[in-house]
Amino acid sequence: MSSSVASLEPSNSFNNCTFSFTSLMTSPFADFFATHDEQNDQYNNNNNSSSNDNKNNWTSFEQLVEVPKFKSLAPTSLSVSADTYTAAPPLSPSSYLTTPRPFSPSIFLDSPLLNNFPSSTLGAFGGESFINWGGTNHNETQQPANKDEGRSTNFSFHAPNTSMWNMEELKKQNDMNNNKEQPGSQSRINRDQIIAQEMESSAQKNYNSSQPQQQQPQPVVHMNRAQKRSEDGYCWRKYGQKQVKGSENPRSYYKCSYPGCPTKKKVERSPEGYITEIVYKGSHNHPKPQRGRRSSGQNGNNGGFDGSEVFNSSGFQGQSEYSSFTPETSSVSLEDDDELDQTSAMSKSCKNDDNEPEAKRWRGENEGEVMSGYESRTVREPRVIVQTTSEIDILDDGYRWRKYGQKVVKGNPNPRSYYKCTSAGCPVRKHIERASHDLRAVITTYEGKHNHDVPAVRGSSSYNNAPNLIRPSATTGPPNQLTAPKPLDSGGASTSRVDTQSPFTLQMLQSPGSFDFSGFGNPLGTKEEPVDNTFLESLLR
DNA sequence: TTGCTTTGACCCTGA
DNA sequence: GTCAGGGTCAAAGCA
Repeated sequence: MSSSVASLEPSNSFNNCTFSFTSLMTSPFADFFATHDEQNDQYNNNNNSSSNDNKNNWTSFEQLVEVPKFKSLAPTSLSVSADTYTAAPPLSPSSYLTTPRPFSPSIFLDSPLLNNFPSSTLGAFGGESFINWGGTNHNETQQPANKDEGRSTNFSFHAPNTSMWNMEELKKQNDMNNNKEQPGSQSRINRDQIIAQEMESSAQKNYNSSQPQQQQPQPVVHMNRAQKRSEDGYCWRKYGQKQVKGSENPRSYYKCSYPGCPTKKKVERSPEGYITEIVYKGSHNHPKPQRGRRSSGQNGNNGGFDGSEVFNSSGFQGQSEYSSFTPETSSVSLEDDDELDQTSAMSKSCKNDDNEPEAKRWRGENEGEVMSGYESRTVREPRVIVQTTSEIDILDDGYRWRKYGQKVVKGNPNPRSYYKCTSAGCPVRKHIERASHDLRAVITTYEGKHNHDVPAVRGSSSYNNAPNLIRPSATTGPPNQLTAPKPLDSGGASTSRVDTQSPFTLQMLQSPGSFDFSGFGNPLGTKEEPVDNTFLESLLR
């Protein structure tokens, strides 16, 4: 199975950074982050009263959003404690995105990235340039009057000095890229960098604003640690790598290093280093390693709070490292760093004790990247990964599909629908099946890459404008965390289906212990809203 | 010295 | 039965 990277297609050079997507501000996406953030940061006093209407659509959002993580972060001058970021729960589980440090939704919250997040897709990144660097147009004008909502949707961005520093570097890098890269890849890199910078600067901002002044100075070593500590909470050991035929992406095989745990995962990575696919196999038969205690013990800044405890879902392995945005298809997740962080870094974190020197603890393949200043920054690239999607999304992901088969596969009594992309010459196929253990969960697997643009859909002229900038490539969700994501409600996108979705995960349903939603406090005031089975069945028929 | 990654070879499964 | 390809093993290398 191959997968295409849902690239954050760019367009304009980031020098022309102006956010073109603003609907996010009122989208469930924003609510999601805001809500979670509220519950886990200094804004705890706020309630979730706002935007509840949409929140239930985002119960599993964190599973879909892969938060970009940074393999390398701020310049060393930016002394941020890794643990700082654990103060706020990392987002997502999706495992696939490992941030060297646990990601706090608040980071995203204040990021222009989010601020201007294109409503329903990550495509935002690609639509237009998306950052108004310190310009007058940052979305402050969109700040809601309501305080709660303000927290939820007010992502006014104030580029800190560090960000400006990064800007210079980014511009240099951009210039370099302009000279030697294809527009697409170049833009992606730029965007990624910008995202990284934004995330970073936002994180810094959050950190500075939430930490007592005397605690602000943090040893750089913490920074590194943070960078490395993007784990999904589990320990993985790589046991193989192989070049899969038909795909240029090497596939890595990982096993959960917990004794007796049968869980495995395989990760495909593009030559550029983007993770294009992650497939989980099996379920963890053990609790997630308790890493939070170490963090709190060592740093204490987070008061012992370990984001993973709240946001982690064992299935998706995800801490915040892999949060996936789900754009239009809900099957795409933005991912950032690599599996490297998740694997090597994680495994290291798993084995290391609290007293081990950071340098030693995190030595390894990422070390150079982390320590080498700007260069390392270029390594950190948000990625897009595809997760499971709901049937609705899958069948309405913008492409046109023709059903060509159906069969019951071993291990799942539910029939698997097989679809081909109807575009002439397009090799992409996908199959959809309901999870055997939960009919509301749908597993979708994409094979191949679309060799064409997304066709215009249902008279939605804007459909192509934003939502489809990111396309699913290969998808296979963690077996124990199937998601029925909900598309972001973006203007122009088919919003009619937004409300039909019922975000959830099997994990949520089956492993309450492993996916502690208390952290979210059922943040969205979620009420389970079963997928319309009749409709789904008709789709599968 | 320990533990993880790398990598070539072998095994298994399905077409 | 054969073959192709994916998955796993295990020795060697590396940090």
